[in-house]
Amino acid sequence: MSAANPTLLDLPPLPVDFYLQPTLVAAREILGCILVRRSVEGVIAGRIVEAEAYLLNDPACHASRGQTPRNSVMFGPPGRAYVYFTYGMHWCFNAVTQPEGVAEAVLIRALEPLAGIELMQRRRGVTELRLLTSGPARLTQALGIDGAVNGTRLDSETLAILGPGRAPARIIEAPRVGIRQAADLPWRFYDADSLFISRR
DNA sequence: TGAGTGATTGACT
DNA sequence: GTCAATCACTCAT
Repeated sequence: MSAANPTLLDLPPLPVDFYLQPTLVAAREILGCILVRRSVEGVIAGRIVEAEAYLLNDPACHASRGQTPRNSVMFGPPGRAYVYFTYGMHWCFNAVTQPEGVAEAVLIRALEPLAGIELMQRRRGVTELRLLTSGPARLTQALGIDGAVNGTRLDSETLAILGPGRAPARIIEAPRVGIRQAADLPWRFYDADSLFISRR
């Protein structure tokens, strides 16, 4: 992998229609798309290689017990960033799906670094590429994503998901990681050929 | 395998 | 209003 691939960064943001597909479809099809983060420090981009779906009536979904101040972004319009803080030290990044009032989302769990690698290394304090973005909290730290981004449109200048990307040749469906409720549902999707997924 | 960390929430006065 | 359990994780051991 060399420097940033300009053709990939020239892709348009995903249209709102993308986020109106069934969430399980969106979680699968978001693989291969490009997450771009622009800040005063520079541009960072990565190819999405791992995602999980969180659905309505899904006990593991933050919104399953109704709307609260924390999860209210999930109840809003599709194509927004839902960013939440967990375990006292980690931020996680989701893309909101479904029309306003239907609280579903896709958790982005891992990226393959494409651009801004030096900036990511500085933020993460590690140099090994595989450790930069192979985990939901790692990638938010590398991209400088925190609560300030919560609710941002995913076609904005500072934060966007571009596509359609090059779909992975092989996609694996597996149970989601790190949850207790509904832990058996195979709603995690990842690129079988990527070295950058968080867990195999 | 478990320690670290703090916002969030539901169950209580 | 207070309190304690919970939590979609990471890192060092």
